Amino acid sequence: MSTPKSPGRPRNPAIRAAVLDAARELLAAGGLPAVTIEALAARAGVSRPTIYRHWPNSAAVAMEAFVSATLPSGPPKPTGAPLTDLAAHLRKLAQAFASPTGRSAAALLAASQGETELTKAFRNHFIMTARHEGRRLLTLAAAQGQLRPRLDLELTLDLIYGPLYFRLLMGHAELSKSFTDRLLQLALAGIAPRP
Amino acid sequence: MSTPKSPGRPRNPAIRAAVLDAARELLAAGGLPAVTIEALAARAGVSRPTIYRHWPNSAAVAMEAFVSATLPSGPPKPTGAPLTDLAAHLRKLAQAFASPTGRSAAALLAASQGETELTKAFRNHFIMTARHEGRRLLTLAAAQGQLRPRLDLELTLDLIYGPLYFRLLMGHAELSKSFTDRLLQLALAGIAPRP
Amino acid sequence: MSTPKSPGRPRNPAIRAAVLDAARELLAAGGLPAVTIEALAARAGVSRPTIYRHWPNSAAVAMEAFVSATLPSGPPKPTGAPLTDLAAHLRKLAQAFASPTGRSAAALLAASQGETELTKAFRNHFIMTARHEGRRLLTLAAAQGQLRPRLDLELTLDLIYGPLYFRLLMGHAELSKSFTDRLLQLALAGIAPRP
Amino acid sequence: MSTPKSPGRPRNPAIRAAVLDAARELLAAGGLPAVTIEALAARAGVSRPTIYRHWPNSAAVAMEAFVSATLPSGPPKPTGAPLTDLAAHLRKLAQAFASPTGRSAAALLAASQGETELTKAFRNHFIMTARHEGRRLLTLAAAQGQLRPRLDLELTLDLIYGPLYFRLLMGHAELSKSFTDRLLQLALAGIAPRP
DNA sequence: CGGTAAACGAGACGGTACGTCGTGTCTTTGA
DNA sequence: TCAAAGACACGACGTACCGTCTCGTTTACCG
Repeated sequence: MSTPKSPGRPRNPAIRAAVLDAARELLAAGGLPAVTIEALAARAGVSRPTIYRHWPNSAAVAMEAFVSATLPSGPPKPTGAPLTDLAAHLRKLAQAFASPTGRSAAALLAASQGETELTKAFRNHFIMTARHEGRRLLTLAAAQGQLRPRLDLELTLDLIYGPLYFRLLMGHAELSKSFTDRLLQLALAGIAPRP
Repeated sequence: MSTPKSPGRPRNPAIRAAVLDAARELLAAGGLPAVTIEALAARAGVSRPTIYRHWPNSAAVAMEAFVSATLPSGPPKPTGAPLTDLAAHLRKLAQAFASPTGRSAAALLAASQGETELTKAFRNHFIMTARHEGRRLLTLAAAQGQLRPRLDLELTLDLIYGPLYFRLLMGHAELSKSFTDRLLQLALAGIAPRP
Repeated sequence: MSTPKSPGRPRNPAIRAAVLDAARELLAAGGLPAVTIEALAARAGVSRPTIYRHWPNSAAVAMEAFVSATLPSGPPKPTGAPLTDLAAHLRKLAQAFASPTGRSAAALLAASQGETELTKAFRNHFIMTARHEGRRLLTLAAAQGQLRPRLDLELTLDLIYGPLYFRLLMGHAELSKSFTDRLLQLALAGIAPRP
Repeated sequence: MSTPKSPGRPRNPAIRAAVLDAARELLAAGGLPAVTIEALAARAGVSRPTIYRHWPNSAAVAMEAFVSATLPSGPPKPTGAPLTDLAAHLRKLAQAFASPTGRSAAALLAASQGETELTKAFRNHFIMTARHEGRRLLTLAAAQGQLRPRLDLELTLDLIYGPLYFRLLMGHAELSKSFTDRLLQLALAGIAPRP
């Protein structure tokens, strides 16, 4: 009823998987510019036109491959203290994005000029997944009175996540292990002197 | 002393200018992917080999063009209050990024995979120029007792610039006019409740 | 049996023809140096990569074009007298070489340095085709007792064709109409005095 | 009187020599296509414009280099029998042109399209030097009654030299040591049966 | 003996062509 | 109908030489 059972030979579901596997390997090896339709086809043992039948272009393949590759592990065990959990979350995030695959995420984001459906989907999956966890923990902390009242939550999230992504992408400064901890602490206390 | 005047026919300085002009136009029109050597040569009225004599690839041209396109105006008149000046500086930076050319800066940043000479040069020119002004103003503010003592200056700079670049690169939220003001205010006060 | 019908889209036979036509025109107009891949592509209305799919380089195209340009007409009607037929064959060959296209054959022959596949192919097609006819006629003449017995056939062929190609390549003397006749006559009689 | 002693710095004669040496090396190594102005300049330690000051193009350099490289040794000692001397002369010639440098002579000849001054000079020097020796010996033989009377000398020369150059350039058959001897013998006797 | 004229090295420059790579579309054959 | 294989037009790549040019420097001769 919903899918009226299209006639003819059905699509081989193994193809999607093979192409996405190839994309992940290529991403890890050579970053986004290495993910060409040509290379995907060769590595997946699939013809180029077949790939075009499944995705509109190579960026779409890369995005889908990336989405299904990052952050597969669940959140760490909550300790009950939201800000402690947030610190752990940030540490884990920094670690994940320090990987070569993580580096190419930036390229993917920036390379997708304009506001296509895919860009949005990717952003949702990729940034918002982490951001959602952060938002949950901040809301929890606010409820326990550990945050200033009437805080702009989105701005706060940017204040915390921004510097992290910034250092990762720019590489202008070391990303020491204590970085996220010190960052969170500074964000909490503020840079103005105590009155 | 100085440059010992290299032998041979001197380079025609008009060529650099013409190519960079062409690059700026192409950047504005079609973003980074439009900046091809072919298009540059055609638009600047210069042969392709000549462009390769001046830059190693199209990304290098785009970077240089972008660098010389942003922040062309000098710093605004100082008001004497460093934090006020900082707020103005951030507003201006955000405005530069909101331009169509600014959008392609994201692509440029992310496209430069790895630690090439160009990445570093671009980072120095493009990020560090702004960052240097920020550092100057923060140091001034600290001297006037408007900042918490013994602040980690680099971390503080990331706390302020990070969210700005983050929104630029991700595009998950507007770069509204009030954004930098609210950001600076939040960073100053911190997100923890006042004791 | 035969060709097992290769998979994939079949080659467009019109392309070969168009490129070879273009090559012949270019050969006639500007000689071998005019036969560039670029010019071929432009004149044949075909993309450059496509030409490379069919031939390894411009010399190969020129050779094939030349091969199919010379000796297009079949052998003249045999008169029954092999040596008379041979004289006619040589006259025709000399005439073909005297054409502007014929001039570039020299360049083609000499330009192919070393023993590449192409050199051999060209030699087979271009020289051996004529030589084969000569061999046929000489064998016939020998059978009729018009040649000295136990003649080294290959040496004899060189004795006849050599001077012809020599004048073509060197250009030190005219390829006059009577040249081949006088040449054949001299070869037959020998230069030593009759005993 | 003739040369009114031009003013300015005189040309450095060492340059001509250095460039011609370089040309000979390049000819031997890679044939005519290796003789580029660029390579000549690099190898001779001379600037490109300087080469253009001395020769109009690379072919001119190659020709001059080739001319001064071949057949430097004098003729072998005459035995008194002209036809024996001719056989020795042909053997030596075949040997000289079997060298890599000899191979490129063909390319040079064919590459020089049209009838420039240089082509003629080259032909004179290169072919006619050998041909002149052949003509001398044939004339001598004729005077001694060893040749048929009223022979077309130029045609006879082609009959002898043609097959030799032909095999050298085409390589369609072995160039055995006995080749020139058998060739001369066949030319003398003719291919027609003795009456 | 100092001025002038050419030779020379170095390298920039506009051209032209090279051979390659990747794209996205298409046309076959076979499953 | 899907999939494979491969042909094709297109566009850009980065490189190699070409022949010309503009410099600054060097080396002769000639007034």
